[in-house]
Amino acid sequence: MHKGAASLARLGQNLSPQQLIGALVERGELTDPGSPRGRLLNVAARQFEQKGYARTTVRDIASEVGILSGSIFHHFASKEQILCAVMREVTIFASARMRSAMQQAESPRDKLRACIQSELEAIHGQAVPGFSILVLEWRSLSKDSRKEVLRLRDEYEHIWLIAIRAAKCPGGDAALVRRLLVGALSHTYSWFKPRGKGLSIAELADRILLIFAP
Amino acid sequence: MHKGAASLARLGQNLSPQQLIGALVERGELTDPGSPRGRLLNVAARQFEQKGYARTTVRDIASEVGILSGSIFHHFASKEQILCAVMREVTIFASARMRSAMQQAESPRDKLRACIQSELEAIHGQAVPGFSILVLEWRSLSKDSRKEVLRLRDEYEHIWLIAIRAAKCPGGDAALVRRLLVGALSHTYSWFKPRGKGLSIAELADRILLIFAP
Amino acid sequence: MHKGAASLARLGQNLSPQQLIGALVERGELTDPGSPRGRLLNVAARQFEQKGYARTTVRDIASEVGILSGSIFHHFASKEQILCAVMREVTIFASARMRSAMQQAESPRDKLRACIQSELEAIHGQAVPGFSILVLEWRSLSKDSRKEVLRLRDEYEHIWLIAIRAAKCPGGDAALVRRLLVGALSHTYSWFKPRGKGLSIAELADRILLIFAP
Amino acid sequence: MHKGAASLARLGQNLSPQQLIGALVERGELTDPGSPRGRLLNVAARQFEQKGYARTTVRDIASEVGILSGSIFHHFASKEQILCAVMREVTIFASARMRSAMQQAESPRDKLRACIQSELEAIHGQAVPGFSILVLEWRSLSKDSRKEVLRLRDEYEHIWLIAIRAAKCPGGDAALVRRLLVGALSHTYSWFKPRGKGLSIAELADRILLIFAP
DNA sequence: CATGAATGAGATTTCATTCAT
DNA sequence: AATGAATGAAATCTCATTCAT
Repeated sequence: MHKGAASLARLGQNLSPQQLIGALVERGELTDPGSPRGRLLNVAARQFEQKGYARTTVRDIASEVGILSGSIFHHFASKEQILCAVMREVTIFASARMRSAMQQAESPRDKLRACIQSELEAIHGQAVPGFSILVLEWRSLSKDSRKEVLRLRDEYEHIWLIAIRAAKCPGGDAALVRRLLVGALSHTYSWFKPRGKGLSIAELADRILLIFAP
Repeated sequence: MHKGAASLARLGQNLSPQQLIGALVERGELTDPGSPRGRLLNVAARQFEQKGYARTTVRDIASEVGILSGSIFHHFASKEQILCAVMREVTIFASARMRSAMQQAESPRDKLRACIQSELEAIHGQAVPGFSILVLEWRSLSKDSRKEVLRLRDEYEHIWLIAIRAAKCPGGDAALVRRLLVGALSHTYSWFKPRGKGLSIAELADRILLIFAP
Repeated sequence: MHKGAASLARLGQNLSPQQLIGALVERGELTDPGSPRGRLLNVAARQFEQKGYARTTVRDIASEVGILSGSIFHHFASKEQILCAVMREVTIFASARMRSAMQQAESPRDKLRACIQSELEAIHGQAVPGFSILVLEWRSLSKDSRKEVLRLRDEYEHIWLIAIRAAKCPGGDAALVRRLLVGALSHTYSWFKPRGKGLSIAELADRILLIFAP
Repeated sequence: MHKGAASLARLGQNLSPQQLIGALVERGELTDPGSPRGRLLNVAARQFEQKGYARTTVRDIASEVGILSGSIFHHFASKEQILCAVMREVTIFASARMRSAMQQAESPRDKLRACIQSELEAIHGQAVPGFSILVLEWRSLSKDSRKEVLRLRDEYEHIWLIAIRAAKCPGGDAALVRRLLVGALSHTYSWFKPRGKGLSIAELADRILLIFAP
């Protein structure tokens, strides 16, 4: 996995989000968004993010995908497995994206900016929505599933900690800074709309960087 | 209401949380925590915070209060109305608490620290539990209820914006700073435990202040 | 009871609806509409007629009367007893009214007209609403209550049959004619509004007479 | 729809009730009584008629159909939707039946007799039970559902008005005559039993015709 | 794989009724 | 007589999940 990650990093260096997803699909780490399972995951992710896991019924998901609710269980053993799969894929995608983005950045400060922007893109992106599920719906996950996702997540958080330390953020404690950032960034889902006359994601990332690493 | 708020502020300057609640109850702004309705709201708030609104059943609440589930509907027309009432009361209490805390602080920086600490105390405190619900369960609220709570919330957010502007945080945009703080602070609910060998709430507030207003 | 009925007939000959009610109250046959119990019955009757017995809650009734639902049970042992009482009083009032009206009429035809008009007034009147409950909510009554109301009703129906026979309605069978009239008249509740530019109750009675006794 | 109605009339001229239902099912206007949904509607109609809508529970219906109560909501969103569907189907069937009956009659008087008999058969018949529900349970329907059923009912009432006018009933006003007939006929449900030594439906229709069109 | 029907456990809600004060 | 709180049985409804076709 480490080896895989490294080679992907090289691979991902100049890829668009779509191309990155393509590469990850090829490696069997992400589900093809064009496949029935992939469409299902995308629809589920969007609805979980919009309405929350508990308020989303498998019928809702099925009907948007264009199948009947019973058919979902040919793809997933349970509703919770859908949530778990969404979280896994979101984590994998966000990890790959962030690693690639960071490698293209040079200064420590730019690397941190890249992290922030990368996470914002995961939250607000269309490709594999949505990072905020990882925070908002964490309690909806069973213990076993949490462990599984946490294992994937560790690597991701590790990159962040390195970036924060390198950028010498005030406040000293990198773990604290990261925790504040997790909350702050995931909450952007409920007020920031990238499409519009307001800030772009890149601009928002800049502003946030200015605060956390002045 | 403005006049009322002002006089309460004077009144609240030296009050303990319990006394503050007492004063608000007297004014008819909060439900008496000793009344059946008040006990119900407190229990509901705690459970909504712990398990989430959807995973809390009215039976759970009723059984902790010591009544049968049907009896709840003597006090509230629906489960959602309980959530709405919880949010209303939490907002009112948090507003009063923060206003009082801010008035006791002197410098702009101390005022912002007071805001941060006050919100952290609301999130992690025991007096009127349920502050994090405002963020975590916002999507569980119907549109009409949201409007109602938002009206109360405006006043609370207004205090924040004034404090942020006065403290001259970098990043310039007070609204943006507040939004990041909302996410960052509410997320502390899931990782920060005030009882323990780690940071105290006051220390955490200091650290956060250091980041947002270095 | 026969003797009582006869003396009331004499008494009632020139009474307005209000006066008739007054006389019946005096004799202990009707509840005083000004008394708590009487107000309760009036409110219940109106609501049963408008929404139906099953869709009317004791809370609805209590709240219109201005008391709490529990207090209703100081006056009536059960909701069904309210319905039963309403039906009893409606029957008694309608009987007295019709007897009085018939005595003032002279020709058999006029007597039948008086019956029709009298029943229409019972259905649409404000004094003791509403006769249509007797038809529409018959199935909501327990067997015992039915017997009780039927006993009162017998006398009423007896007057009708005599009037129909005397008027020599075509169709021959007086019982059949009466049954058709029961349905036709009680159904007027759902389409006929006496207040308005349309027909008056007297005019409607005339039209109906024209059909059933041309 | 007008064209469709006309061709069905031709089609229906010699059909038995069962065949008429078959034809309507084919056209998608009625639910197949053999389908789960159709069985459900028939059971519901019978129970609503016998016990009234409010006193019929979805459990009652489900248990007679042979499924669990929860399964009902696979077919209908709410209990009220069942009532609405019953009323829709009853209206459609009764319309088709009456149109067909009227076309087989020749004189205006016979056509009116056919209408009366047809409605009596609908009320007392077994084919698609539930006609009396249209009157008895009208108040159990929500406003929106009422509108929907009223639209279908218009056509049915239109046929009646034409038949009444052509038969030159005394009383002049065809709408009034129809309204009296609605009440009179639907009320037969509670006293007329076609199976017995008494009148047959056809004889009852004759007697009623004699009264309304002497 | 998808469908359509059903399951079944459990959720919220309703509401007549009771009762201590 | 009224209040306010609670009861408790039963109702409607929800929804993830199963399964024969």
